[in-house]
Amino acid sequence: MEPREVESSASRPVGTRGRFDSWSSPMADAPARQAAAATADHQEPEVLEAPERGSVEELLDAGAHDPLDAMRHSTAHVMAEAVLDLFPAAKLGIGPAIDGGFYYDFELPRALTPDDLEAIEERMRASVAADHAFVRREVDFDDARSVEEGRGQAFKVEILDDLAARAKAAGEPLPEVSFYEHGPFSDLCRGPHVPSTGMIGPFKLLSVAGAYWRGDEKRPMLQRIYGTVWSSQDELDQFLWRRAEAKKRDHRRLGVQLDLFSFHDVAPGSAFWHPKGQRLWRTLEGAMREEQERRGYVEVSTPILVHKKLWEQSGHWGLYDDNMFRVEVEGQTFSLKPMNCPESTFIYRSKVRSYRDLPIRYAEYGRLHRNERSGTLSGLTRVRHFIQDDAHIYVRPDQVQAEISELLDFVRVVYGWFGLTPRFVFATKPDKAIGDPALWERAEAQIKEALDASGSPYRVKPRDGTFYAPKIDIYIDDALGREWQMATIQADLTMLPDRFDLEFIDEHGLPQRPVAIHRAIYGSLERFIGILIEHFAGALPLWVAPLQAVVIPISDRHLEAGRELAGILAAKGIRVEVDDSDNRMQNKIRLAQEQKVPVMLVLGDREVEARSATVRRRGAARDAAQETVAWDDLAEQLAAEVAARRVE
RNA sequence: GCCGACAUAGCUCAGCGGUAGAGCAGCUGUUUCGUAAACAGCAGGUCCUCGGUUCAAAUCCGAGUGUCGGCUCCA
Repeated sequence: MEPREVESSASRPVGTRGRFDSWSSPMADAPARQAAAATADHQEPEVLEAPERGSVEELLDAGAHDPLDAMRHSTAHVMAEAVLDLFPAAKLGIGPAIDGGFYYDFELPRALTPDDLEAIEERMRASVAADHAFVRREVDFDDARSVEEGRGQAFKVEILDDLAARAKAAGEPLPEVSFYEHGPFSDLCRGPHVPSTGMIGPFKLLSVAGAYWRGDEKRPMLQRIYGTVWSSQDELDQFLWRRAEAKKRDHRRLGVQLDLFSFHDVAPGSAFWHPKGQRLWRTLEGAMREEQERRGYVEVSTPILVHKKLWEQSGHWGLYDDNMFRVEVEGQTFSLKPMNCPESTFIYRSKVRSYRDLPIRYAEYGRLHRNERSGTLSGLTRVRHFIQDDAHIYVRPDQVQAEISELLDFVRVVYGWFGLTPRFVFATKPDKAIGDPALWERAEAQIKEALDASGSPYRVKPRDGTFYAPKIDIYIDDALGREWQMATIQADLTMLPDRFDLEFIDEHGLPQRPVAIHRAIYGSLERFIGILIEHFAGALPLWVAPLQAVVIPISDRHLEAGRELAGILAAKGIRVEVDDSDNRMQNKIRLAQEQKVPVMLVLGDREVEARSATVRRRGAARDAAQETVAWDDLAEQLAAEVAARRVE
């Protein structure tokens, strides 16, 4: 069912709002990206295996896989040196390199302030200036343990103990470990490092944040300092510029500026859609409805408030009941639906289905509510109320592969409307899976066949499927190179079919189980819109722009002609307004530009005389050549551009 | 949910124990203008909420709510 708005990356980025920034995102993503590139010419998909969170492997992996990473990791050491210098009681966690920079986790006697970061940076500079050599020392395991114990570094001791426990379990001798020392600082570390602190490039500390020790919310919360470091000032500047750029594109900021939506504390995590935002919404929804009708879908609508027994039957209650909004009614427990899927089965089962009826494709734009923990909410990308372009497709087992192939094509077409290229990730059976393993194998095989047949490169994420189905997740890279998870396609042979006892009658008159394919292509419309806004920096393509054209009369005597022109455009379906304020033309242009209106139509004496308008495109250079077009031609041209869903 | 920060006019922000400020937006009037800001005037606030300290609180303290940066979670 419903795919959720899941963020692409597991760990924290150094970048602005972090998540999704490939350029500033967790190192775990970098190999993945390369893998994606590598598979472009080959059939064998790259398998993405990340070390388990909080595992010894993860703790020991400092991320130093190339020279730049080694420098980043070395900078983390220098930072730890500075912190230890300022706070001798500091307990060190781990300090790996990540994409774009590094972090180090500390347990400190008090919370750090921005002033502290400056002081830490100061000392780091001194250490870099001193150009201390990094010296590796191989140490006998027991010696290492007593050294760290003597230093009172409990977290380091814990890492060593885990290492020992693992060696013992494997029947191996205690491993030899290494320390890296530079100047006064020494840290248990596998390396590698740069030869000396003087080789560290320009760096900057970015932020402090809480982080659980070993990623476990039951363990102590440490203070994590994020920093960035590059080989040259130029690269550092570029990184900081990109962060600033991302901030400017922030959909929460643009949403207010463009008057699309707002948030209010009476409904945390739920957007209030303003007229322009709703128009944008309806445009996307309309395009999807058009396309899905072409592809044989029918639309359904099911209740929002449903009895909890439905979720007990589907298996969600035990896993996600804390995340559902409950409503007590006459002693019975109901919940606001967090997904559409189980309810579509009631429509499926409302009559006997023949093998000839399948596939049956039920689309549903249902309002969903999920009680996300308060700290996780974030603009439109993580909300409590959202609507998906959801669908549940019931097919015969022999139709699965063809239907998935059709969906891959559907996804490519839809993302093409925005100039985006989807990337596919195949997520297989997770540990908490329900249902018959044989069914899982069959579903996975069919997905794999469809992916292989699609000709698109894809990656595999083992054990990342949902509890009831293997799936294909679709990712895109936006204009700033950030990665976002978007659509999802799930082949469910178990949950809906078995738990809701679905059947169709085959050609021999025997009842059979259908397969349920869950899919959403935009995903949550809320989230999709947020990502679109950031990708286009608010300058949405003509066909999606809530306001497509503004008519700008130069003076009041051109107003009447302006209204006539607007009428002609509106008759062709163009979303157009006339700026009838008494601002000067210059200011009207500026305001339209600020509102990111794609087309400005200037009307003065010359134009009115000729029943034409001078066209100024959003973002046009100040000295751009100007084209004057007759009203009727203009209406034709713009309508054609909209119909073609052209992306600038 | 956890750690930390923040919350002042519609928006962006200043003020940080002693009568609440600016720019933009809004309103009124003047202006009718050729490609990114015409001019003048007026109006606009439970300084997030509740409680405390104080002669006096936007300002200091506590609790709550929301938002932001992360962590965890994400059907």
